[in-house]
Amino acid sequence: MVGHVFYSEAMPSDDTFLHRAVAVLTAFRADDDGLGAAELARRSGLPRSTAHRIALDLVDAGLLERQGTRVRLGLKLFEIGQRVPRQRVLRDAAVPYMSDLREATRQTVHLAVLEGAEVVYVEILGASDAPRMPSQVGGRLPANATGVGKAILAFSPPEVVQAVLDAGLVKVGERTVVAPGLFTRELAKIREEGVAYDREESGNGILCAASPVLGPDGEAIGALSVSGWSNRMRLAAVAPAVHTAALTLSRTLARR
Amino acid sequence: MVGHVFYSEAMPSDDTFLHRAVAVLTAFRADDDGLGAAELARRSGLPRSTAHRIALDLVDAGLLERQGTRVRLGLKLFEIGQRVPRQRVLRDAAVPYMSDLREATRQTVHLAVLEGAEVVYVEILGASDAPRMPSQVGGRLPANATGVGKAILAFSPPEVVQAVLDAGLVKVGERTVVAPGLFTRELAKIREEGVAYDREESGNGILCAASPVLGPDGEAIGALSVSGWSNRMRLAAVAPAVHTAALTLSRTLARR
DNA sequence: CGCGGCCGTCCCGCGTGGTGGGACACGTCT
DNA sequence: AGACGTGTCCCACCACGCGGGACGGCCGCG
Repeated sequence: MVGHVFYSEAMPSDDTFLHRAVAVLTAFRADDDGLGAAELARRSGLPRSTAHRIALDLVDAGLLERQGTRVRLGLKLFEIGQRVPRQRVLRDAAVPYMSDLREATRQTVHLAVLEGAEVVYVEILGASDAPRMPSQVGGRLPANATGVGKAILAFSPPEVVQAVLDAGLVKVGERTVVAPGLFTRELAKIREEGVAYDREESGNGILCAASPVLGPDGEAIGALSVSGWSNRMRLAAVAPAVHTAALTLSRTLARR
Repeated sequence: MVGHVFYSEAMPSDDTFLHRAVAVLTAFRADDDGLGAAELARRSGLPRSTAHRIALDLVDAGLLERQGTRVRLGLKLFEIGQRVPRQRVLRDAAVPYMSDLREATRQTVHLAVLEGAEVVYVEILGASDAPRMPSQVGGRLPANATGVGKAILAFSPPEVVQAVLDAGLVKVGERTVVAPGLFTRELAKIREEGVAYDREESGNGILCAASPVLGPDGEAIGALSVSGWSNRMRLAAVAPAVHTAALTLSRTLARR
């Protein structure tokens, strides 16, 4: 008899067909338009031949589109992505309030959810004179380095927070908080106030006030934030607005 | 010698692994949150066992999320969907102009692209007193029954238009144009004016004026539209605004 | 001009992993 | 209790994915 196979602790075994296909899909960055077979193989870590064949399979399945010899993400992926419930129900309910928030504060408004140790931006309403921010719709940023991330974590179960701490607090900017003790204490304060602040922790010259969108059980399902130039925006002025909008949104969602 | 295999006209052969996986992914509708294995099998037309295993594979690949015994579309699909170039470059460039268009007309503004014989909505900015419309971001509607669809088709190669005619003009509302001759004549008029109209053809009581977003080669890559209640909006008043915005957007995109 | 490097594409024998009918447990309604 | 729908798992069979390698085309460089 051969020895036991060790199913020890979620061995990735990332060599199934689907994992490879997803590796090809995620090889595309936000700003590149068409990739060749070789580039695909390089980014996905797959053999040339395999990457090429999988790309053709994905084209056949309608997930990728051919443009000459290159290949790019297909519109079907956008369609499917818009049906994802985690973002759709939240976004649809939030957009009107986000719009009001932008009009009242004249600043950029963000809506994000937590995924692992990072936040994923679901919607962004930009202000006319907004600074260049690192956030993008559908993009990720470390939760500990953003206002929305801290707002969500402050109202998340301990396991979730612990997972973020275990993953390590990522340093994004000069002032990003990376000390676990300091970070945990900040979360406690956010839990009392209902508002999280980001004072140039994710980008130079950018301030941000965020507040969690709470589900019926009191746990955060996302967060709203307002951010802008540090010399043109007073946190004390926008914080109550964000807090109010988040509370109203939470109540709206609870009403089904 | 065995007989020739006929590769006649794209034999679907939709029983490859990826086709099945995509069938599972597309089994999800816009408004349902979590599906069970049996429901998945029913909608995708796959055997129970197979649908269940593929769903688990998709969960393992991170494309689907488990919630108890049910399964739903995962956030990763949203992230990937936001990177699709066909919508991203167009949307990013269009949003500011769409915002101005809404402010100037106080009506709902649409941005869509063509896919086969249907339009896919890329972005929608709703007005405060907007009627309920059949359009959804990421949703599809027959191209011949919408203002944006007609605007795009009027500036598309003949093969594309022919494909739509061959597929058959779908009747959505009472007044949808389904006669091929009449439709072709309407496209010619749109080509002259630069603006397409939808007078209650896609929904009762709803008017719409649309104009194409043109690429450097003069072909439409999408369309903008303004729509609202037939008794509160004058087409003659909004048409020039839509036309202007579309021309400006086209020029912006051409400037790289 | 010849060369070498990089690219897209395809072939084909090997063997792994997908296949799906069926079995089983569980919950619910009649 | 019985009938039904459901989620989950098993397992022998064999199709299909695998990837090293080959081929031709394209470029830039010496």
